[in-house]
Amino acid sequence: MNYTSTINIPQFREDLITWFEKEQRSLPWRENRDPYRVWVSEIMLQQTKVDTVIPYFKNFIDHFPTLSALANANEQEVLKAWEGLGYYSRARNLQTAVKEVVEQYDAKVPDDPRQLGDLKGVGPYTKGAILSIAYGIPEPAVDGNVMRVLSRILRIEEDIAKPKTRKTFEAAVRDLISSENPSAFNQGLMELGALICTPKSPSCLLCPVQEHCTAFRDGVEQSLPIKKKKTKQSVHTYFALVVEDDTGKFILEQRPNQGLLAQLWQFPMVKPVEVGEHYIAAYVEEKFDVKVSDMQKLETVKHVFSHLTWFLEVRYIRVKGTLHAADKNMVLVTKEEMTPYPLPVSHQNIYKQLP
DNA sequence: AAAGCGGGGTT
DNA sequence: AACCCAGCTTT
Repeated sequence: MNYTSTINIPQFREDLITWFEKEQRSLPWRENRDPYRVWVSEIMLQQTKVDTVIPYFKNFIDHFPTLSALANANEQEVLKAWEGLGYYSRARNLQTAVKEVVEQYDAKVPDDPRQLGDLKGVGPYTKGAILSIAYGIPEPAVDGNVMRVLSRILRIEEDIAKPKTRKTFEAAVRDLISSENPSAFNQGLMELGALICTPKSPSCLLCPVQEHCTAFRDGVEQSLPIKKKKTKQSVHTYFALVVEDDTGKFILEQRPNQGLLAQLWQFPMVKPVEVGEHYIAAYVEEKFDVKVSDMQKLETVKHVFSHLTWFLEVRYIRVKGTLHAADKNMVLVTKEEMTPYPLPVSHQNIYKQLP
């Protein structure tokens, strides 16, 4: 006995695929089945809405139209194309993996599940998505949408926050998937989750597979999927120092190459516990060997991440003399020269306040 | 198994 | 304010 033993599998496949072929949205990564384009789109779509991804995908493909173009690009340029999209390790991992494909697999995206899954940034979902969509191979591609849709259709009440639960859904997809059209089947499940079987108030009356849905039959679709709540997030306050000298140069610093916002650039940040409000000027004078001529408050920037919140108390500081890079991760640039530097959204919001 | 990792939208 | 999202990597 398993979750899929109670539904009419051939009918379910047909209903889902027929609906998908008719109702699917027209999206830039659906223009063809180029494995590279499928790959880029799937990485961008991780934890990210379709509407957000569309302009980034177009711009990215314009800049890096092929595997080789991306492999040969410099990392700064790649991060700049990812600026504002979030989860920046996706971009660095993608380029790492693309270089590997060019070198090890003669610039052809592998269709072998093990080779594909070993690439940096390609996990179980992305592997299955590329195999099924680009190569027509019947592999499961289980994401949040698929877990929501199938938890309702099959009334699976396991906690989808647990890593182990994904395997339950992969087993169900292996039972259900169409070997004739695995691409439309997998995309159909996801499209259904995006358009009909939504997290809140699903449109069950419009659902093409309503007659197969156990949760709808039992009237429990609103309480699925089961997901235990996450831990609360912490709050961090910093001073963000916008330091400008007489020649119109500002200090930017690059974040470490690991951790939050790795390798992105920012206005220097210091903890208030380390540098009290009254000591900001003295700190800047000592750190950069200059004299502060003026300091004013700009608007505090609040930025909410998935797991923590920043409050950036912004100080605009004019100094006499010429700034120099106090550390080797710092650069001196004019406002115009900041353009090539990838900034996180919080610091873009500081940039917008510059005089 | 749990935690870290962005940002935007919905309710 | 809480919850959601076309997840993966590191610990």
